[in-house]
Amino acid sequence: MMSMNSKQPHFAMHPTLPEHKYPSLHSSSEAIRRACLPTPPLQSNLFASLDETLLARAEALAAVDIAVSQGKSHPFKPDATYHTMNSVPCTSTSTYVYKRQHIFRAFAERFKQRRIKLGVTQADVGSALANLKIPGVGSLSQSTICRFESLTLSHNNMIALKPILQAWLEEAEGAQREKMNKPELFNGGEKKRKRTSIAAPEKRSLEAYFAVQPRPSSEKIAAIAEKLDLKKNVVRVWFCNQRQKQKRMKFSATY
DNA sequence: ATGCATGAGTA
DNA sequence: ACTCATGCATA
Repeated sequence: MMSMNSKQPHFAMHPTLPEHKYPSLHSSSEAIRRACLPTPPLQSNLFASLDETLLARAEALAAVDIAVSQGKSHPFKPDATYHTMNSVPCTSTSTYVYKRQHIFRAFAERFKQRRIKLGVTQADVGSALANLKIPGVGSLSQSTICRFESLTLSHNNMIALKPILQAWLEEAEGAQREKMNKPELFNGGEKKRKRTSIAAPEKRSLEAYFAVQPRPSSEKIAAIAEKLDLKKNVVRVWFCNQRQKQKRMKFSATY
């Protein structure tokens, strides 16, 4: 039996991304389905030739990027059908990633322009998302919307959020065009922790340690914490965050 | 816009 | 104990 699971006919382009982590990409919501389909032409001529087919193919290979970002070897074969913006055949993984980076940049820029045109803040967008009633999609913070627009999220995160934000954008523009009263698409909700601040000298020391050993052992962390007179947990978290940051910068700093 | 933090999922 | 997505507080 069940030689084939006859579940929902999926349009999901992201079989490599686990559903529990990216529910929206596996959602059967109409809004998301629409958002995953072809997009209106890009405003910037620079990106005019980048169509959604390429985006879909690029996104489908997210696993490659993950492997690359982790410094692992990967199965990606340079493919002549991928072209850079200068019509140069894609000959390497880095060229390919370069292209994909630009596709996201094009979308993020356009998203920001249109959001501002609607007169909506990043925080508003974040809280309005919950009102889209897309299964598995709740509200997001101003931070996350800001990071999306500035491309400072991980690749997987960009892939997951793009259809959601696109769905919101289309809803909001549609509502405005038809002068519909849908305040819930333009307004935010409400929102409290004490923030530790590491002084500059200590931070320099941490960076120096990080350069030598980005993954210090628990013992090493304890030693560093004592030397800098910081709590051990603060040091541990600092290293975690630093590793996350490095991973993102590896991509955005290369291009 | 970004630093430090939390929590879920993994290994 | 780590990674990853995400958020509060703050510069």
